[in-house]
Amino acid sequence: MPVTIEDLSIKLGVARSTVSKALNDRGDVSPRTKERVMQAAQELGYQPTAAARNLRRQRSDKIGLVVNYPIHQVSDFLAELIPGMASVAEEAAYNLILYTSMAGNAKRLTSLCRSREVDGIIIAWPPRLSETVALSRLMAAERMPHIFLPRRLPHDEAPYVSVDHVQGARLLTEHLIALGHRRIAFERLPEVFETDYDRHRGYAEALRAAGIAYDPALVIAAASGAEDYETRTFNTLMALPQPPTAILFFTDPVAIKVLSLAKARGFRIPDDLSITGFDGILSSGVTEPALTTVRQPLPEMGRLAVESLLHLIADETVEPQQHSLPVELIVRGSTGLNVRA
Amino acid sequence: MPVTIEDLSIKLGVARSTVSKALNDRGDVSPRTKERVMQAAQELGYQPTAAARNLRRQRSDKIGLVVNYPIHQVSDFLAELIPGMASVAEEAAYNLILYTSMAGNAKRLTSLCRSREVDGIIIAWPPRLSETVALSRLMAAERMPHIFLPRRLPHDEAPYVSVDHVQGARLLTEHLIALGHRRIAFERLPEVFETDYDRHRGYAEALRAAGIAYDPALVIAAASGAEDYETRTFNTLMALPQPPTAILFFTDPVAIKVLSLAKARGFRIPDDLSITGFDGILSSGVTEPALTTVRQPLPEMGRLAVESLLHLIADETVEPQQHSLPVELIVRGSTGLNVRA
DNA sequence: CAGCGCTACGAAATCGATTTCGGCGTTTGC
DNA sequence: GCAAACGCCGAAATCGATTTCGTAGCGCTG
Repeated sequence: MPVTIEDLSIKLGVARSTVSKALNDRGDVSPRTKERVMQAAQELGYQPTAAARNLRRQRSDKIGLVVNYPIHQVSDFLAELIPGMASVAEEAAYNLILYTSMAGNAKRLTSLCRSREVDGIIIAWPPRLSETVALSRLMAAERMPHIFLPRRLPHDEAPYVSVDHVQGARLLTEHLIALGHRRIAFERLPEVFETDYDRHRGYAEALRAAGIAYDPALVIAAASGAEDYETRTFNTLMALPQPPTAILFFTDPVAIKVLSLAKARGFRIPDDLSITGFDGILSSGVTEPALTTVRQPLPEMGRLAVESLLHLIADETVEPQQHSLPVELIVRGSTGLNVRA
Repeated sequence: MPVTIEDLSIKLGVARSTVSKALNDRGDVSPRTKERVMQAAQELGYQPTAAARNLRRQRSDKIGLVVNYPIHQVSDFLAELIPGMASVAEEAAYNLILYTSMAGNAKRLTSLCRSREVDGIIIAWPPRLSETVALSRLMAAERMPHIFLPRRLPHDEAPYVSVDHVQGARLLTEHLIALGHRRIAFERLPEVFETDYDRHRGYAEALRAAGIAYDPALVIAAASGAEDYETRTFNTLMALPQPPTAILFFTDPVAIKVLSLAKARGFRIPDDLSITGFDGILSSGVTEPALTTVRQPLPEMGRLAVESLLHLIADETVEPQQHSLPVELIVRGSTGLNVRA
């Protein structure tokens, strides 16, 4: 029903190929003919059919955003990532296709690659390291440009955009040390992610630089799935013979929950306990007191991921794209002088 | 390079058509042949090329989400809308394509329709009423199924998913009246949206039902673009000869800003002033005190929008899809008894 | 005037799938 | 035992664009 290139060619009495060449500014077409074609296309409201174009050109001008995590658990991040991605993509005349519900397993990714419905793939929250490297190999074998986000990958070839988690944890720890804290608890992930490794390193290095002994009792594993695990974490730490005077939580939402929990238990924040988060989500700014945290530059990360991916799409020989962006320490009311020092 | 249906047909010594029919369970294929085809497809890792399939079948199995608003201003909402949409779409084997940066003007929408790269369109935050109706007509002329979100449209044909804003404003107002408030300020949008009209009606009806006179001085227009307009709004209201004892703000973010502003000025919330928001974003739950607000069921709205759109795609004769969902009053600490009564 | 080069265009192949239609061989019905 | 019906498969058309390649027509040169 819609206008095709053939309709145009008939109306003008020229060949389909001529019309196509005129519209795409390719091949030999006289200025006069080109003008006529343009005119007719305008009049009839011609718009090329995407599928036909994609089939012939072997590209789709779309990039896939594969969200490999329960989406409602990362929607806060997506909300800030997507605008950055969308704006860069839009500018390059690309669109974003969303793939959710754990679309990151090998089988589904292979299908996605082979169907060629996207020209490149951004994998958000890839699985643990070994699997991620396998996925990267798989996609490389399918010659599908791809980039991981927001996790650093020590593997040489796998391209990623992440932030400097070492620096983030170090900044927070140094901040607390400067406030006089010596017993600083640190929440870490039980799973093997470079993110966790890096943050732990930043924490440990800051302690060492300040001559503070590393106490394993203060390092506690997050059980992020478990029911009400924030309460248990808090209880465990505060029941120690020498409880911490400050706690570094792995993410803002957890820190926020513990913040309100602690207040409900009668703790004064930050006088009795300093608390920090990580990520810098919007909610962290409106708690009472507001949360000291480290901001991940999510919009920039989104932009950079798409930019890098576009490079990979345009040029297969481009060097591997591996970026760790700096983070920003945001000091707010949830941290204060250690009055028990 | 990837495996095509022809590769399969050669390997098996059958016609391409037979392979296609076997894979799609269509037409006459003997069980034995079908089995062989399936087997070979498995082995070679065959995956149909999306573009070829779309071209022939004249459908893309994708739906477009057109965000017709500066995306960073609505990312909070998107974060909750998208998961609902994605899950329903996924289940029906559809994918979501994101179109941003004000993709909702007539020209770009027409292109999108004619390119047939999506089977249906969800327009989020459509423009003002008259333009929206025009857009709806335009898309109907292109036979493109579509649905608007999250705004009610009084036009018979235009399908939408929204919430009952009348009820939302009424619930908030009644809640405040029950707490003894008589001077209740109301923030409204200067632009002509049904959303605003409905909320204002809910507010006015609640007042009337309680026998409270409607005071135009208490109804103030939001200047949502302006710099620091929250401060001006607040100043204006509190400078009245008889200032309000409660304020209904149009959105949570504004209410949250005013909340912290008021506290900074020495107001005790809710004793000196009750404040409510609208929408129920995540941040509204962590302020001190937490915000009384009305929750829009965003995930449900997202789900419903996609479901309705799928109906429209499947069956052109289905009745127009117009849904207004109920909202939920969330009473929290930012509202309290009117102690000045 | 033969031959060359250049411009502008068209015919046809191509991308990779689906669908229609016709035909062959076998089974069924009477 | 013969015709009608059926099961199974393949050839070819089709979706709508892009791209390659060939050639007609023209002007120019030697």
